[in-house]
Amino acid sequence: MPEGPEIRRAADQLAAAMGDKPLTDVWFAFPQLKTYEPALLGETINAFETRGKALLTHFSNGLTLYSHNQLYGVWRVVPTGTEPQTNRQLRVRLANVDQTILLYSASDIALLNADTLAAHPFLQRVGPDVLDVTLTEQTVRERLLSAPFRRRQFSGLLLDQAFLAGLGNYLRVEILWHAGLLAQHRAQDLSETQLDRLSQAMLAVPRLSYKMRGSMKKYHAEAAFRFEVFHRQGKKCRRCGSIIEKGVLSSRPFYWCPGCQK
DNA sequence: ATAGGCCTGGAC
DNA sequence: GTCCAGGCCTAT
Repeated sequence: MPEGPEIRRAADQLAAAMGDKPLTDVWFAFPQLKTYEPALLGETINAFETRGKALLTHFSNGLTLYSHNQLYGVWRVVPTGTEPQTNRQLRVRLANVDQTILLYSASDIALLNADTLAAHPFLQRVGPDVLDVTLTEQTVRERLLSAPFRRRQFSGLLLDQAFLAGLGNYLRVEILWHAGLLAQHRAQDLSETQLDRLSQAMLAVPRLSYKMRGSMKKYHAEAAFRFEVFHRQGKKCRRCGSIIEKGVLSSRPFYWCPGCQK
Protein backbone atom coordinates (compact mmCIF):
# COMPACT_ATOMS: atom_id res chain seq x y z
CA MET A 1 0.00 0.00 0.00
CA PRO A 2 2.50 2.52 -1.14
CA GLU A 3 2.59 6.29 -1.19
CA GLY A 4 1.55 8.85 1.41
CA PRO A 5 -2.08 9.33 0.34
CA GLU A 6 -2.79 5.58 0.36
CA ILE A 7 -1.18 5.15 3.77
CA ARG A 8 -3.17 8.06 5.16
CA ARG A 9 -6.40 6.62 3.76
CA ALA A 10 -5.59 3.32 5.45
CA ALA A 11 -4.98 5.17 8.73
CA ASP A 12 -8.40 6.84 8.44
CA GLN A 13 -10.08 3.49 8.00
CA LEU A 14 -8.20 1.96 10.92
CA ALA A 15 -9.16 4.87 13.19
CA ALA A 16 -12.82 4.60 12.21
CA ALA A 17 -12.79 0.87 12.91
CA MET A 18 -11.06 0.95 16.28
CA GLY A 19 -12.47 4.14 17.81
CA ASP A 20 -11.66 4.29 21.51
CA LYS A 21 -12.84 0.82 22.40
CA PRO A 22 -10.49 -1.35 24.49
CA LEU A 23 -8.46 -4.03 22.74
CA THR A 24 -9.83 -7.53 23.24
CA ASP A 25 -7.18 -9.25 21.10
CA VAL A 26 -3.56 -8.33 20.41
CA TRP A 27 -1.37 -10.62 18.34
CA PHE A 28 2.03 -10.15 16.68
CA ALA A 29 3.73 -12.64 14.39
CA PHE A 30 7.28 -11.60 15.23
CA PRO A 31 8.70 -13.31 18.35
CA GLN A 32 10.37 -10.15 19.66
CA LEU A 33 6.98 -8.37 19.76
CA LYS A 34 5.05 -11.17 21.45
CA THR A 35 6.17 -10.09 24.91
CA TYR A 36 4.15 -6.88 24.48
CA GLU A 37 0.85 -8.63 23.80
CA PRO A 38 -0.35 -8.87 27.45
CA ALA A 39 0.57 -5.24 28.19
CA LEU A 40 -1.57 -3.98 25.30
CA LEU A 41 -4.65 -6.05 26.07
CA GLY A 42 -7.39 -3.80 27.46
CA GLU A 43 -5.63 -0.64 26.30
CA THR A 44 -7.13 1.68 23.69
CA ILE A 45 -5.68 3.30 20.59
CA ASN A 46 -5.18 7.04 20.97
CA ALA A 47 -4.40 7.76 17.31
CA PHE A 48 -3.19 6.41 13.99
CA GLU A 49 -0.57 8.87 12.81
CA THR A 50 1.23 8.89 9.48
CA ARG A 51 4.65 10.31 8.78
CA GLY A 52 5.05 9.95 5.08
CA LYS A 53 4.64 6.26 4.39
CA ALA A 54 5.22 5.18 7.99
CA LEU A 55 2.16 4.45 10.12
CA LEU A 56 2.28 4.99 13.88
CA THR A 57 -0.35 3.32 16.06
CA HIS A 58 -0.30 5.08 19.43
CA PHE A 59 -1.61 3.03 22.35
CA SER A 60 -3.00 4.43 25.60
CA ASN A 61 -0.15 2.93 27.66
CA GLY A 62 2.43 5.03 25.80
CA LEU A 63 3.68 2.36 23.40
CA THR A 64 3.64 2.96 19.65
CA LEU A 65 3.52 0.39 16.87
CA TYR A 66 5.70 1.49 13.95
CA SER A 67 4.88 -0.13 10.61
CA HIS A 68 6.10 0.51 7.09
CA ASN A 69 4.36 -1.30 4.26
CA GLN A 70 7.15 -0.97 1.70
CA LEU A 71 5.72 -2.22 -1.62
CA TYR A 72 3.72 -5.10 -0.28
CA GLY A 73 2.22 -4.56 3.18
CA VAL A 74 -1.54 -4.17 3.42
CA TRP A 75 -4.02 -3.36 6.18
CA ARG A 76 -7.49 -4.89 6.28
CA VAL A 77 -10.50 -4.12 8.45
CA VAL A 78 -12.98 -6.92 9.18
CA PRO A 79 -15.72 -7.56 11.72
CA THR A 80 -14.25 -9.38 14.71
CA GLY A 81 -14.44 -13.13 14.27
CA THR A 82 -14.42 -13.07 10.47
CA GLU A 83 -10.75 -13.24 9.56
CA PRO A 84 -10.48 -13.77 5.80
CA GLN A 85 -8.85 -16.69 4.01
CA THR A 86 -5.66 -15.49 2.32
CA ASN A 87 -2.21 -16.64 1.32
CA ARG A 88 -0.68 -13.48 2.74
CA GLN A 89 1.37 -13.65 5.91
CA LEU A 90 -0.49 -12.15 8.87
CA ARG A 91 1.86 -9.94 10.89
CA VAL A 92 -0.38 -7.96 13.28
CA ARG A 93 -3.91 -8.43 14.59
CA LEU A 94 -5.60 -5.87 16.84
CA ALA A 95 -9.25 -6.24 17.73
CA ASN A 96 -12.02 -4.73 19.82
CA VAL A 97 -15.41 -6.35 20.38
CA ASP A 98 -16.69 -5.14 17.00
CA GLN A 99 -13.85 -4.68 14.54
CA THR A 100 -10.49 -6.27 13.82
CA ILE A 101 -7.59 -4.71 11.95
CA LEU A 102 -5.06 -6.97 10.25
CA LEU A 103 -1.65 -6.14 8.84
CA TYR A 104 -0.36 -8.54 6.21
CA SER A 105 3.07 -9.04 4.64
CA ALA A 106 4.78 -5.98 6.08
CA SER A 107 8.26 -6.81 7.37
CA ASP A 108 9.25 -3.47 8.88
CA ILE A 109 7.42 -3.47 12.21
CA ALA A 110 8.53 -2.35 15.68
CA LEU A 111 7.10 -1.46 19.07
CA LEU A 112 8.54 1.77 20.39
CA ASN A 113 8.37 3.92 23.51
CA ALA A 114 8.85 7.68 23.62
CA ASP A 115 12.65 7.37 23.61
CA THR A 116 13.05 4.76 20.91
CA LEU A 117 10.43 6.56 18.81
CA ALA A 118 12.52 9.72 18.80
CA ALA A 119 15.61 7.71 17.92
CA HIS A 120 14.07 5.61 15.15
CA PRO A 121 16.33 5.82 12.08
CA PHE A 122 13.52 6.48 9.58
CA LEU A 123 11.41 8.80 11.74
CA GLN A 124 14.48 10.74 12.73
CA ARG A 125 15.32 11.70 9.18
CA VAL A 126 11.96 12.17 7.42
CA GLY A 127 11.13 15.68 6.27
CA PRO A 128 7.75 17.45 6.48
CA ASP A 129 4.75 15.41 5.37
CA VAL A 130 3.07 16.69 2.20
CA LEU A 131 -0.33 15.81 3.67
CA ASP A 132 0.29 17.87 6.82
CA VAL A 133 -2.25 20.70 6.45
CA THR A 134 0.09 23.13 8.19
CA LEU A 135 2.72 22.68 5.46
CA THR A 136 2.47 25.63 3.05
CA GLU A 137 3.66 26.21 -0.50
CA GLN A 138 5.90 28.95 0.82
CA THR A 139 7.66 26.50 3.15
CA VAL A 140 8.08 23.99 0.33
CA ARG A 141 9.48 26.72 -1.89
CA GLU A 142 12.00 27.74 0.77
CA ARG A 143 12.95 24.11 1.32
CA LEU A 144 13.49 23.63 -2.42
CA LEU A 145 15.90 26.55 -2.42
CA SER A 146 17.75 25.54 0.74
CA ALA A 147 21.05 23.68 0.80
CA PRO A 148 21.66 20.93 -0.06
CA PHE A 149 18.30 20.36 -1.77
CA ARG A 150 18.67 23.22 -4.24
CA ARG A 151 21.48 21.43 -6.07
CA ARG A 152 19.83 18.05 -6.45
CA GLN A 153 18.08 16.73 -9.55
CA PHE A 154 14.36 16.27 -9.09
CA SER A 155 14.63 12.62 -10.16
CA GLY A 156 16.28 11.74 -6.86
CA LEU A 157 15.08 14.64 -4.72
CA LEU A 158 11.39 13.90 -5.06
CA LEU A 159 11.89 10.33 -3.86
CA ASP A 160 13.99 11.37 -0.87
CA GLN A 161 11.85 11.15 2.27
CA ALA A 162 14.27 13.47 4.06
CA PHE A 163 13.25 16.23 1.67
CA LEU A 164 9.49 15.73 1.82
CA ALA A 165 7.75 12.71 3.32
CA GLY A 166 4.99 10.86 1.51
CA LEU A 167 6.02 11.26 -2.12
CA GLY A 168 6.76 8.11 -4.11
CA ASN A 169 7.24 7.17 -7.71
CA TYR A 170 3.77 7.93 -9.07
CA LEU A 171 3.65 11.27 -7.25
CA ARG A 172 7.14 12.17 -8.50
CA VAL A 173 6.03 11.50 -12.06
CA GLU A 174 2.70 13.31 -11.78
CA ILE A 175 4.08 16.33 -9.92
CA LEU A 176 6.73 16.95 -12.57
CA TRP A 177 4.13 16.68 -15.34
CA HIS A 178 1.85 19.17 -13.56
CA ALA A 179 4.77 21.54 -13.03
CA GLY A 180 5.94 21.11 -16.66
CA LEU A 181 9.48 20.23 -15.58
CA LEU A 182 12.09 17.65 -16.46
CA ALA A 183 13.46 15.25 -13.86
CA GLN A 184 17.01 16.41 -14.60
CA HIS A 185 16.25 19.95 -13.45
CA ARG A 186 17.39 21.43 -10.15
CA ALA A 187 15.67 24.03 -7.99
CA GLN A 188 18.61 26.40 -8.29
CA ASP A 189 18.10 26.61 -12.06
CA LEU A 190 14.36 27.38 -12.04
CA SER A 191 12.66 30.70 -12.73
CA GLU A 192 10.36 32.23 -10.13
CA THR A 193 7.34 31.04 -12.10
CA GLN A 194 8.69 27.50 -12.34
CA LEU A 195 9.41 27.44 -8.60
CA ASP A 196 5.86 28.56 -7.88
CA ARG A 197 4.41 25.88 -10.13
CA LEU A 198 6.56 23.16 -8.62
CA SER A 199 5.92 24.02 -4.98
CA GLN A 200 2.21 24.27 -5.77
CA ALA A 201 2.16 20.86 -7.50
CA MET A 202 4.18 19.22 -4.72
CA LEU A 203 1.32 19.82 -2.30
CA ALA A 204 -1.70 19.87 -4.61
CA VAL A 205 -1.04 16.55 -6.36
CA PRO A 206 -0.69 14.35 -3.25
CA ARG A 207 -3.57 16.19 -1.57
CA LEU A 208 -5.80 15.59 -4.58
CA SER A 209 -4.80 11.93 -4.59
CA TYR A 210 -5.73 11.68 -0.91
CA LYS A 211 -9.03 13.42 -1.57
CA MET A 212 -9.75 10.97 -4.41
CA ARG A 213 -9.06 8.14 -1.95
CA GLY A 214 -5.70 7.28 -3.45
CA SER A 215 -4.61 5.77 -6.69
CA MET A 216 -5.18 2.10 -6.05
CA LYS A 217 -7.97 1.12 -8.36
CA LYS A 218 -8.07 -2.46 -7.13
CA TYR A 219 -9.30 -1.26 -3.77
CA HIS A 220 -11.31 1.77 -4.86
CA ALA A 221 -12.94 0.88 -8.13
CA GLU A 222 -15.35 3.83 -8.13
CA ALA A 223 -13.24 6.95 -8.45
CA ALA A 224 -9.49 6.93 -8.11
CA PHE A 225 -6.87 9.59 -8.63
CA ARG A 226 -6.36 9.91 -12.39
CA PHE A 227 -2.84 9.53 -13.76
CA GLU A 228 -1.78 11.91 -16.52
CA VAL A 229 1.53 10.18 -17.33
CA PHE A 230 2.15 7.34 -14.86
CA HIS A 231 1.67 3.99 -16.66
CA ARG A 232 0.56 5.90 -19.79
CA GLN A 233 3.60 5.35 -22.04
CA GLY A 234 2.65 5.28 -25.72
CA LYS A 235 -0.62 7.09 -25.04
CA LYS A 236 -1.46 10.69 -25.88
CA CYS A 237 -0.96 13.46 -23.35
CA ARG A 238 -4.42 14.80 -22.48
CA ARG A 239 -3.02 18.34 -22.44
CA CYS A 240 -0.88 18.57 -25.59
CA GLY A 241 -1.43 15.32 -27.51
CA SER A 242 2.24 14.28 -27.50
CA ILE A 243 3.07 10.61 -26.98
CA ILE A 244 4.07 9.87 -23.40
CA GLU A 245 7.47 8.28 -22.93
CA LYS A 246 8.89 5.85 -20.40
CA GLY A 247 12.41 5.45 -19.04
CA VAL A 248 14.27 4.68 -15.82
CA LEU A 249 15.48 7.37 -13.41
CA SER A 250 16.98 6.75 -9.96
CA SER A 251 16.41 3.09 -10.77
CA ARG A 252 12.63 3.58 -10.81
CA PRO A 253 10.30 3.70 -13.82
CA PHE A 254 9.78 7.27 -15.02
CA TYR A 255 7.14 8.64 -17.38
CA TRP A 256 6.95 12.05 -19.02
CA CYS A 257 5.33 14.06 -21.76
CA PRO A 258 7.94 15.47 -24.15
CA GLY A 259 5.51 18.22 -25.17
CA CYS A 260 4.68 19.53 -21.69
CA GLN A 261 7.95 18.96 -19.86
CA LYS A 262 10.96 20.93 -21.03
C1' DA B 1 24.28 9.88 -8.30
C1' DT B 2 23.88 5.12 -9.01
C1' DA B 3 23.80 0.00 -8.31
C1' DG B 4 22.54 -3.81 -5.80
C1' DG B 5 20.15 -6.07 -2.22
C1' DC B 6 16.25 -6.95 0.64
C1' DC B 7 11.26 -8.22 1.09
C1' DT B 8 6.86 -9.71 -0.81
C1' DG B 9 2.95 -10.39 -4.07
C1' DG B 10 1.03 -10.23 -8.58
C1' DA B 11 1.28 -10.65 -13.60
C1' DC B 12 2.85 -13.49 -17.03
C1' DG C 1 9.28 -20.66 -12.90
C1' DT C 2 10.63 -15.30 -14.32
C1' DC C 3 10.16 -10.51 -14.07
C1' DC C 4 8.40 -6.38 -12.28
C1' DA C 5 6.84 -3.06 -8.67
C1' DG C 6 3.87 2.45 -5.81
C1' DG C 7 10.17 1.50 -1.09
C1' DC C 8 14.29 2.01 1.28
C1' DC C 9 19.04 0.93 2.94
C1' DT C 10 23.92 0.35 2.13
C1' DA C 11 28.03 0.50 -0.46
C1' DT C 12 30.50 2.58 -3.99
